[in-house]
Amino acid sequence: MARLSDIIENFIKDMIEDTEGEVEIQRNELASYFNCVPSQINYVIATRFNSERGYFVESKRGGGGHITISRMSTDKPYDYFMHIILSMGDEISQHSADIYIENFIDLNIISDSDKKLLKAAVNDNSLKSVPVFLRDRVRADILKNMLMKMII
Amino acid sequence: MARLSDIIENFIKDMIEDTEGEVEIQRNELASYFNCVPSQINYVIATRFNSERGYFVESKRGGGGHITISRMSTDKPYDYFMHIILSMGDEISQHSADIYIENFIDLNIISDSDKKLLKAAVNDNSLKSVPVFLRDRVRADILKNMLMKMII
DNA sequence: TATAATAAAGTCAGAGAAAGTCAAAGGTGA
DNA sequence: TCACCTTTGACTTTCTCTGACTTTATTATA
Repeated sequence: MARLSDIIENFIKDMIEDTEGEVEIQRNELASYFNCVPSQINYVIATRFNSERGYFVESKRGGGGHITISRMSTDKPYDYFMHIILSMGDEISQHSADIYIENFIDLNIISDSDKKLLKAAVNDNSLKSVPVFLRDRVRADILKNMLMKMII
Repeated sequence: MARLSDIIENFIKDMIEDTEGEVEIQRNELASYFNCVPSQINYVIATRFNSERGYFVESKRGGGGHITISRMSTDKPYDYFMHIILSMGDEISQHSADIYIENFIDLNIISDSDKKLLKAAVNDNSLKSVPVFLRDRVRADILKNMLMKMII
């Protein structure tokens, strides 16, 4: 039998479908619609609409607060990027980051201005305050995170 | 949805747009136009038209008092960027980085894909391996470094 | 010319509105 | 049975709105 979380998940997915990839919800409103506690909405979002599943979530608290869920596009570059990202190790040197980036340029899947930003973000100057033994790990995190966001 | 503060924000922004970068308002008059207490105007100004967002505010009390809001000039992106970069502290929270970035979008001086990359580079997910006490410093380094590279 | 009245804008703390967190309790399937 | 979901609710954080009180500038009056 379908759990409430599954029902809410499908409800949100239908909304996203109807609105071409992005939907804005009111947490409390949705919770009262489904007769559950508001935090269950957070649970559904955390488990079903996270970035591993190809969604991107933003929110705002306070009066007029809301939660916005958007789905990443699912055309070719998505699969390719995902493949590359998943194949990257947990640590990347500046040199090998540059190689990855140049490669994306060669393959025409990123623009020149993307390249500038990617390189700037992961060079040693950006990471000068990070202890050396951690640098390659942080560099990998940043690079992967940026690539992930490029495909949204 | 859009709260009164958002509506007032847009109203003022439209005025600034119409008058090429500077507008003079009467606090009480505006408040009565929007049917709110005068201090709400201060709230909107404090949260939406501060210098982090590229605005400059002056005012005068007493008879004939008024508030003048001016937008920093973006005619010369180089100067504008330099100004913002130099005004940034050595440590920047994720929230405040987002505000800077949103402002660049508002003022049309970065593209949407730049925004995505900037945000991705400096969010806490990218910096999850950096010890918390260092995070805001690293974030500032990355953001400044990326912005610097954008104007070269 | 002092002084009082009036006309602004500023400050700040508290109430209200919404989302976030987290750990404990409750189910479920292999 | 036991590990792994789900569900719940108390507590926290963030954002917005309000109103009483303060400060400053101008104008009218003695």
